[in-house]
This record gives sequence, C-alpha cells and structure tokens, in this order.
Amino acid sequence: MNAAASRVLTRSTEDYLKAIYSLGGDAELPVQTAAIADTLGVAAPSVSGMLRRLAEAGFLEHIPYRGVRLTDDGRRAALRMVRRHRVLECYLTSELGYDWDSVHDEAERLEHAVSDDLIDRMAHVLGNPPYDPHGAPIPTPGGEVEELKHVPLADLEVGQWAELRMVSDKDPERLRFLKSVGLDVGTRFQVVARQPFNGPVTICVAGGQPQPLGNELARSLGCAAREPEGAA
Amino acid sequence: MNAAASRVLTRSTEDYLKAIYSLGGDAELPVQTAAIADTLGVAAPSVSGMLRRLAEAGFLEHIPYRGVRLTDDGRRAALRMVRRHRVLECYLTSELGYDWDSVHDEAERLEHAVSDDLIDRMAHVLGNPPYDPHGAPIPTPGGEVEELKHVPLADLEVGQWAELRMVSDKDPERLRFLKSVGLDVGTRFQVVARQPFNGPVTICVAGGQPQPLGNELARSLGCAAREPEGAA
DNA sequence: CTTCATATTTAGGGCCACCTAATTATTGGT
DNA sequence: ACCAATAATTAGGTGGCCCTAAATATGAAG
Repeated sequence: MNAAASRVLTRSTEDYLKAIYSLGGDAELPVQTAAIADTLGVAAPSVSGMLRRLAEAGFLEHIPYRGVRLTDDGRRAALRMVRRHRVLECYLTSELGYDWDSVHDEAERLEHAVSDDLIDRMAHVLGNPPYDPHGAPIPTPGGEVEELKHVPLADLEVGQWAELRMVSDKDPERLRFLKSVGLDVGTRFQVVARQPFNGPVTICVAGGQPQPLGNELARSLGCAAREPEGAA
Repeated sequence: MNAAASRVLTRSTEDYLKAIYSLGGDAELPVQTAAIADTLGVAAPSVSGMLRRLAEAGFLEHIPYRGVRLTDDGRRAALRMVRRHRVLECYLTSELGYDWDSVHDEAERLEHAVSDDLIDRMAHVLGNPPYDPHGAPIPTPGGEVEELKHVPLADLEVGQWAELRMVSDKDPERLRFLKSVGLDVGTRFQVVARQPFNGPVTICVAGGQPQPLGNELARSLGCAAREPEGAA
C-alpha cells in the first residue's frame, strides 16, 4: 500500500539503502550526508538529491541539515540486500572456490541481479548457514538479523583467551594479511601483550609465534572470550 | 587499441550486441533497425540512437536506412554475452535445481553482473559442458562457437527417426509443453504423419502415444536424423 | 552573541537510454 | 517513372544519477 512497497528499486537506491543501514545511526545521531557520500564514493550533492527521492518513496525520514533514518520499509529493503550479499559470499566461497578476500567484489555486483528465489536456493544448498565467511550474520528472508555482541580484539585483556568471530569484508589486503598470520573466523588465540597509547596488541595463536597486530587492525576484529586452550 | 576494446559496456549495449548477434544477418541482409527494436522491446528511434553510439565505438558498421553488421569486436562482445548466458543456464539447472523453462530470465539478469572469472569457474565445476540445457552450443572463453546444422522437426520425412537437439529458451510455455509430452534434448522419436498445408506433424516418442505438434512449434525444434530405435 | 569553519542543500549542467511526433529515405506496384 | 506504403532517422523531451560551483544552515569558539 505504501510508496516503498510499490517502488522497484534501482541499483543505486539499493546501494544507498545498504550504505545507510550499515552506517547505523539512531534517534540521537542520524546518518549524515557526508558519511553516505564517503561510503559510496559520490559527491555530497548527489547524496542530497537521492535522499530526497528516497524520502519521497518512503524509505527514510530526512531531517534537513541533520541526517536520515531508515523507515521500516527502508530497513527491510536494506536487510534484503545484506542477506543477498552474505548468502552470495557463502555460496561463492563454498561452491566456487573463492577466497574470503576476493569474494566481496563479486557479491557486490551480483547482489543487484539475483532473484530472491535464487538466493534462497543458494542458502538451501548450503544448509542455510547463519554466518558469512567473515562471520557476519545472515538475515532471514523475513528480515531478521542476529545482533552480535563482539569485543574488539584491541579491548581484550593481556592473558585472555578468545576466538576471532568477525572481520570486515571490505579490505582484501587486510583479509590476506590475517590469513597469512593464521587468523580466520573461529581461530582461538591468547593475548600476550598490549602496548599503551594505542600501540600494538600481541597475540599467540595456539602453538604459534607471538604476532603483533596494529591497534587499528585490532579494533576492527570482533572477538568472543573463550576458555583457555585445552580447558573444558 | 581500438575504441571497442577500451569501452566498458553498459547493460544496454550488451543487450543490443547480443540481440544483433542473435538476429544474424550477412552482407546481403544486414540486421534491420525494426528487428532489433522488436527483439529488445524498445522504440525504433531508441535503436537508431544506440546504433550510432555502437558504430562510433567500433562494434558495428551502420549503413543508414539499410541496417548493421557486427565488426569482429562486436561479435566478440556478443559471444561473450552468449557464453555467459548459456553457462549460467547450465549452472543454475545442474546445481541449483532450476527447470529448463525457468532458467532463462534468471540468466538474463545475471549475465550482466557476473565476472568472466566466475563464469569460467561455473563452467569448470560442470566439466565445461559443450551445450546448454536447451541444446545451444556454449562459446569458448576465446569466442569460438560450434555451428550446428539441425533440421527443423517440420522438415523431417514421415517414417524417419530423429533426435531433438535444440529448442529456443525464450518461451517458458513452449518448454513446459514439450516436457509434458516427453520431449527433451536428446529424446528420440519417429515421425508418423504429416499433414499438408503447414498442418501438424505427428510423432511417436519410443513406446508412447502418437503426438501431434503444430507446424509453428515443429519448425522451432532443431533435430538430427537418427537410426531407427533398436538398430545398430 | 557574533563569527567562522564545516556540513548541507540548491542551482545548473552532462550523459545515458528511453519516449513520441515529424521528417526523410527506400521500395514495390501501376 | 511516379506514388503510396513502409522503414529509418532527426527533433525535441523526460527521468535517473552523477558532477562542480554557489548559497545557506549549523554549531563551536572567541
């Protein structure tokens, strides 16, 4: 009945909605024009124009000079794209031999072209996996997502054991580096040192050499505390 | 070095090149504007405009008021799309449970979004099949296609045994009908009757009831003569 | 409370790909 | 050889989405 439901989304609108969703925002801090422009690599005035159209179509509320917040329709549309992207990443990795560092770009293009039916078939073939290869949760067809409460690796205490649970899929370099030092989703490790002043965190993957990780990288890694290796 | 090689193709140009390729044409009878417009479902003036751009980009030669012929670059680009489409049809059918009547639309959208790498991976997983589910030959990555010399079912003699080799993938209705009467790519049958004045052709699939087929349908089915059932 | 840096929006333009209406070229019949 | 029917092109316009430059709103600091 609403405008949003009847509107057929273009590639561009899909990208905007996904970007706005991923930037989060709440009643206090709506998502700002500049952040969207930066994420999508377009100029700010282009964003202004698109926000007007998306607001008219009912996908978001726009408070001029302050920012935007997705409506329920907008969130639904965004989560549909997130589901597509993550199912595609799973499928391409499991069935077609892609690495976790090369899968993002392919999924980014395909997510605009696949049907919901195809996505569901892919998910079905894989046994409806709950997470993508980077540990990100896959929304259900109905638009539900698990809220994950991970601790940034940078915030773990020295001596603590933990497991890597989630990594951003955006930067292939970073992903290749992580693989090269033995870090994957599910890898257990112990924090063995932490320098102050946002210095590096040093960890030890079970049975490996100490490995220092820069603070910026360490802040981008979502972890969960775990029992020490070998314990019950 | 040429314009064509440096140009990044848009969705639309890909569709035009594919349509022009599929319409064939030769030195005598170049592909005409109206035929392209009809195939793509756009107005003739839209085609005129696009032909000018494609000719400038080096994909085709345009003789005003007569028609167009693809250049080598144009043919290469078109065959790349044909390969994509047919590999996708194979993959979706073999690995994701699509039927031969539902696979066309999905492939039509995906062919613009997949990378060459993904297509080659799909083909590899399937063991590089030579034909798609409708019997159409799959071009190589280098742009070679097998030329098939099929006989329209409508042209077979009464009494003759033959095998269905190729069907158009465009019309789902037609494909569902063929399945329903037991006709698939590879099915052997015998022509048992033929009415004059473009009347129906009646065939018998091994061990089945006589089945009349309308002339228009029978003309669209590519067949190959075969030894009688049971013979060496 | 004014002022200045920063963020955002408006103004004005371009390209792509489509449309309809009007014009022009080609061709087959007389 | 001409004329009507048909096919193709040009003319002129639209919407989507992008851009730069200019104008305007916000908010923090003096």
